[in-house]
Amino acid sequence: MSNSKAEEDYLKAIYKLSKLDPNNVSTNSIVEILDVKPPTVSNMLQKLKEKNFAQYTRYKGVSLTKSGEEIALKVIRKHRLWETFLVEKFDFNWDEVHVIAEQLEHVDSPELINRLDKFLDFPQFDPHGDPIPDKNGEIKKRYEKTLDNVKTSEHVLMVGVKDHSSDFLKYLERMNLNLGVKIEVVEITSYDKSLLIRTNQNKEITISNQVAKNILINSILK
Amino acid sequence: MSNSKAEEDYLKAIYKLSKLDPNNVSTNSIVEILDVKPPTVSNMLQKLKEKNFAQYTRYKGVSLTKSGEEIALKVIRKHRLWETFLVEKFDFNWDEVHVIAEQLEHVDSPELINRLDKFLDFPQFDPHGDPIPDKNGEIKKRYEKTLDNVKTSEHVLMVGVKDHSSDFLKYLERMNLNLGVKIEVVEITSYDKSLLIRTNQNKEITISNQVAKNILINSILK
DNA sequence: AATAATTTTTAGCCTAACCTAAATTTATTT
DNA sequence: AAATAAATTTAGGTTAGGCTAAAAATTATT
Repeated sequence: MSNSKAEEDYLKAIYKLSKLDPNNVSTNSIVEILDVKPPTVSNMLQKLKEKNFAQYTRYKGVSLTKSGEEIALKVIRKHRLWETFLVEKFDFNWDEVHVIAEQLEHVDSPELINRLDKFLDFPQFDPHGDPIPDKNGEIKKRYEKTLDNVKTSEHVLMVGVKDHSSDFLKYLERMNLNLGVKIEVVEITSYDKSLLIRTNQNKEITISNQVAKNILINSILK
Repeated sequence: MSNSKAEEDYLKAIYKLSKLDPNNVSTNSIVEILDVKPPTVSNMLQKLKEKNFAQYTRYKGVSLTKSGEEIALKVIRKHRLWETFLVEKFDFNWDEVHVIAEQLEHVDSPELINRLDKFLDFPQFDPHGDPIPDKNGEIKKRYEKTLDNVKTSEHVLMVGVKDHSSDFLKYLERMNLNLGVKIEVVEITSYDKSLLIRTNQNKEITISNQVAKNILINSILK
């Protein structure tokens, strides 16, 4: 039997929280992600435990079992493939696809996903730079450095975002900060840690430290 | 608010039954389509009535209101567009797409459907020859003649199927009977009304009356 | 170390969408 | 026109996945 939308949402949430802090996936942290009340989460955690998708002892937090993680990775794979599809084939903007992919990710048809993967020519990253798990659930580990950790005069490449909110993505779009853009950090304001940067379109712009914290970058070998 | 999967399934079922016989959509006929028990249907019909999606008086059958029909047509539009997409872009066979489209049809995003429609270049018919309702719910009325009503030596064009079961579709595929094939009725066996037909690939084959009844055709002007 | 605050769980309720068993209405035979 | 059969509805129950209010456990503060 296949899993319910609710189950899949919980497994995905636990997976993502585990990546941030493996030993501290609390009931409340799930509450915030899924926008439900604490008793609802407690309840579901019991069920996930019974189904052997999670390890869980009351008051002590939760973690995924191998089979729970497998399901989570399948859902994430579907989500990211659909997002890629929507941007590349249907010309959606990168801030519009999340909501739609949240629905498409629950469609259950392994063959559909194989064909989708092939249709997109087996993409490695989605429109936000997040790695797409392959058919076996293998997921590329990224070098996770953010723009706020770059020193003056360093040159880097924008490869992803941490904040996936529509507001943030729209802001980046307006600023012409898209994946693949080369960035040179010209100056860091000591007062508020805001950054003056120059992009490869030769534009100089100032961004807050808050924004820099949410931009994932790779160093460029010069 | 958007409608539940269950509601959409009932509205679609009632819509399809209405096309067969507008004054006789009974509880039991819905039972057969949706594979649920009679009390479940009775119950849902009450709810659809309360929501003004259906007209319904107990023991007397059901019909859709304008708004119920609108929803049904939207779901059918989505279903048929996704089927077209799966066959044309993902190379699925026409007998494989129904099950997947049953899930995709419930994804709620008008803009997604607009883009899908455009991506497919605004198709008028799905892979089984069924007409696709347009954005406004307008649906082409087809000339609904079946192959069992054709006289000897008449030439016709195969334009659709009535039976959408995987078994039937696979059978047609094996026989090379696809949409667009030209058919000449060579002989009709008086004993069992089976048909000897010649296709435009110059193949002569015999098909049962049962099969002929499920093949939709257009006359060809000679 | 005791108290207060926070987090989490338990207890008990709700709704959607299913079910079975029994009652009712309609349709069909005799 | 009764009697029987078939279709449909009502009554009452179940499960998944939510909720609120209250209790219990953990963590933080004095």
